[in-house]
Amino acid sequence: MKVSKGKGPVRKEKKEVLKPVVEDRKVGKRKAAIEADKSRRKLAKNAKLGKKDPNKPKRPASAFFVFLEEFRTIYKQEHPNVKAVSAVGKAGGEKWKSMSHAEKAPYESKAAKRKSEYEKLMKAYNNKEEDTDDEEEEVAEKSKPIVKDDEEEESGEEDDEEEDDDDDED
DNA sequence: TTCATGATTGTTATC
DNA sequence: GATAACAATCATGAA
Repeated sequence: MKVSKGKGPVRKEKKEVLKPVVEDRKVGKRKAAIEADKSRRKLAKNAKLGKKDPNKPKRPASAFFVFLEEFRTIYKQEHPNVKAVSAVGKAGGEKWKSMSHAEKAPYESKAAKRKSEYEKLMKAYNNKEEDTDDEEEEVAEKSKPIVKDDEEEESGEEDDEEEDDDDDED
């Protein structure tokens, strides 16, 4: 099931703005991409605030991000004065590009592991969502004979699940 | 005090 | 298939 979780309308709006961005990225015009990224993040955050899904599993780190985690600590040691995350990202990106496939392999396998975990979590998450949906439907059904006609519209937008933040990886 | 920003690449989700 | 969105990080500045 493809659910447009809040992204739908937002994305459409952004699509026009961001369309050239990816091209720019391909061509190498980072600046344009960065500027567009800004607005993206803004909107993304707004979307988050508008409809936050605390239960939704976070995306797994890609191989590059796994590498970056490690790279950051090394970079910090080598450059204790450099605190800008942008510098680390830049350096990490350059290094990543210079690495051979063999060097990337361990990070890729780690990323794959995280990915499979993510898929598991997503399955559970989706099941939960369906459950919630069912429950809501049931509630709605039950409410039907009770509710005459006026209040039929807005029945039961209750989230019975409080967030149990529990995404701890080992 | 709270929140956005910057910089990177890869992957997922959506259309 | 194309493209938008997001994943981590954290000092810093702005509101």
